[in-house]
Amino acid sequence: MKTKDILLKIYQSLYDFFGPLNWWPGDTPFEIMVGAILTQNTSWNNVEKAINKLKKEYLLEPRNLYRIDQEELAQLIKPSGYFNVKAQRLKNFVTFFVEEYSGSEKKMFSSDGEGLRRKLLKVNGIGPETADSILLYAGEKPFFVVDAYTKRIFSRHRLISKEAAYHHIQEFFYRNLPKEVKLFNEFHAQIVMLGKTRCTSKNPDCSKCPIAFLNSE
DNA sequence: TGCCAGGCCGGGT
DNA sequence: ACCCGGCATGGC
Repeated sequence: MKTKDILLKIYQSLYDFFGPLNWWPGDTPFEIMVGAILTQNTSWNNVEKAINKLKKEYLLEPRNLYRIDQEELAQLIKPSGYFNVKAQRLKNFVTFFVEEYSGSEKKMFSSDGEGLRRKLLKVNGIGPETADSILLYAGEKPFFVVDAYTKRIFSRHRLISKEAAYHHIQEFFYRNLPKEVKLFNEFHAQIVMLGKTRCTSKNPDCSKCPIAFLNSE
């Protein structure tokens, strides 16, 4: 079986098992971008608490987040962990967003994706995964998001090497999948769902795993 | 009760 | 170009 067919089969199996996930959880592109920063190495459950606090204070509006004092912001996002670091990172991002694009998603995402990606990576606190999450889920641009689950699951099944860098893993998906926003969106969401719910110490029963067919190849 | 979660940076080799 | 320590809360 060819790698491309295996990947599509994995995707299809996950989709059949979990159903459509319709990511990213968030009402607006700006909320998605804030969430992408807050969820760095942190469970979504904790991030939601922080997001809800921000929402209550009307801080999911770029201008308001731009204005608020960083110390005050840090206190509000405490539940998401690394609150001092993340307050700084949110400030870095919102400053970029307001000063370069007047806080307009339309302006930001109207430019070409590759150029925008390079600019995002220059913002201190935005790395490859956060940048790609912003591009894909807030901007609907065809960038594949690689996370810890992706690396773990695909290296365990020997589709990529265990020590492959972010860029290499991403290239693996670009090489073997059509560059479609819908597919990239749903595929990554499905991978996260699989990683969260299957093949963990809490749920070691791999016989019911939707991609168990990989074990016999 | 410790371990881990949808990373990233800065300093050191 | 990699490698590592630091950052911090909440859930199990």
